Amino acid sequence: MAALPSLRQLRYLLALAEHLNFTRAAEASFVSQSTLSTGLKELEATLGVQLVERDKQSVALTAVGKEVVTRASQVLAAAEDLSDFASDASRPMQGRLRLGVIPTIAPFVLPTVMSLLREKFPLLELGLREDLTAHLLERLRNRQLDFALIALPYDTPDLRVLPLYKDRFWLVGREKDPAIQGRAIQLGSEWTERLLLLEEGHCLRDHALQACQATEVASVDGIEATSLLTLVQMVASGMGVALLPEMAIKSGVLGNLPLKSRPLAPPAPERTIALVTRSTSAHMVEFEAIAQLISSVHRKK
Amino acid sequence: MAALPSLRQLRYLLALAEHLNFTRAAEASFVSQSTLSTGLKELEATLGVQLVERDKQSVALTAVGKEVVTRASQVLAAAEDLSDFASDASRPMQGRLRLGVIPTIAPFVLPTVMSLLREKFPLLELGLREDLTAHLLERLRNRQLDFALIALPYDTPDLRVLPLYKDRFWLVGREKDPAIQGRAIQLGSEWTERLLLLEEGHCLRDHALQACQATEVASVDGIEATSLLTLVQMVASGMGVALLPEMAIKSGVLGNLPLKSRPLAPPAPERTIALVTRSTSAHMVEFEAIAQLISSVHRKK
DNA sequence: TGAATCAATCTAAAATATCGATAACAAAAT
DNA sequence: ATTTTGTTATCGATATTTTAGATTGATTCA
Repeated sequence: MAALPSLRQLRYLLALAEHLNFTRAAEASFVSQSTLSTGLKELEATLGVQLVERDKQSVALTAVGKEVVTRASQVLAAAEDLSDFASDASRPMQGRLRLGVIPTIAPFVLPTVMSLLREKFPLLELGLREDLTAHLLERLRNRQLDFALIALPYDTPDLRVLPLYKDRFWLVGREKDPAIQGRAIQLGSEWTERLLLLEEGHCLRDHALQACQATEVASVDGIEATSLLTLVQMVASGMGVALLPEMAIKSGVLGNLPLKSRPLAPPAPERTIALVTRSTSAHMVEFEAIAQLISSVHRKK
Repeated sequence: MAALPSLRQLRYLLALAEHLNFTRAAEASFVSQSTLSTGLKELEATLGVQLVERDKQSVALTAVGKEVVTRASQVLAAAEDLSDFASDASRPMQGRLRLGVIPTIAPFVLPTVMSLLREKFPLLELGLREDLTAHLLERLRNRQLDFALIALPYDTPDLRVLPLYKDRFWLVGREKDPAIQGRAIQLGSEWTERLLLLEEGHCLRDHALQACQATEVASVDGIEATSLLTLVQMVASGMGVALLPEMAIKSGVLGNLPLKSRPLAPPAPERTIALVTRSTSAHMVEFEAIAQLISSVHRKK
């Protein structure tokens, strides 16, 4: 069998793939250019394939090289996770962890959860990041985040997903809006046509569309909200109705505006709140503990 | 950040985990005992955790050590897949690959598929193994197999599963058996009670039970068949009826015995034939090609 | 007590990685 | 044309890491 490449060589390859320039890749790896150059040559020799095209001026990866790059980053991530796991193992629930949360969950869940976490695990320092699901998951894969709190359904290949609980959608409109009367709202064109949405990229937008069994909605004047708060304001000013997650309404996002909210008739559309991490994450203990805590906060409400 | 362990050190750890003896682990790794000993000490130093208990006479892994072992084998498997991929990339559809097939598929699919494969890819050498699903999947994970042809539903976490086609179950009984008359058979106690099964371990057994919405069947005198052929013989000798996959019947497994087979009424119970591999496998090109070929053979029949 | 087994350690050697300097080459600037 | 700039490959010297073999020390077993 062919000899294995060394992790160092794989790192050189990743650096080169990023910079596409031997000199700068070497700087980024804190070695000399000659070191990186020979290291890469050695890697190609052990693998028996050309990974880099250095023909003309520019450096480019071959097709095989690109695949090897993705595989190399997986190998390195797993190795780093192993190392992190080991150094974490002796003292769990300590140290710095980075949690990402999507904007349509963060304001309703984080306040309680964070203070409880600080109380239960005082040695745990949680860095927070609020961003769209796609960005969070990318950072998760890059090891720039440890966990992410997102809403399903969402395509999450090769990540560890732990569903926590369901969050139903409620219809929100002005108090006198005829669409909002009655105990449980039926799907119907009299309000789905006036549905206001968050701007592109928010998973809440897609979930709301899915709930209406539509892929597109004639947006009022093409205006879309950039946050749940703006969305509520738009409803209040009579531009239409909106589907809001139950957790937002229960948290009083409607304030004392002249708005009314009603649950939808079964099958009530819903999203599933879930905690996600890399499947090789070093922090499974913390992952389970935080998931546990978020679930328990929800049950108590 | 802590330094990464080297792949060599991780291999030493795996060898030690297997042999639980430094001397023998060193032999298996083709290095001296001192090398393995210092290598392991170095690994513990870089990880900052004790992995091995050498207190008394015996060697044992710590709890952390065990987890590190599983992670290490994942890292190494990914690295080996990377290396295999690279050496395979320049010349796909060549060389030695190992395919596992379950006994209730092999005799009906392999003859045609193998001869076609030999014809289309003469440089591909396929080693075969016939075994129960559980054993095949274990070997897949150990890298002792490259692909496995199995029947779903089956729990296959962290494997790449490519469903190929459905295979319906037919009821087989003696020609004059009242249960076997009529065009499409209904589920009913008059024959589910006399259902003959393969012995424990065969997925076909579980699928048949599932089809009858039962978890157990009063087996006739506790006798169970060890292969489809014995199962057919048992039916022929009047011990009961059996559910056989369509592919077996179409292949003439009933021979010229005085037996009759009938499809079941919708929703007809079925299994799904699928090709499986490690998700990091180096042989995705071959995987797709073989899957393609097996599917096309089925369509032509 | 003495032999046997086993892991740790020490030392010298072999193998490997690294660096700095330089070569070789192409493009851009003069 | 010639020089300058920016690039990667290569060479030789040095530093680091890995390894094997011999030895030690501890433990078990007869």
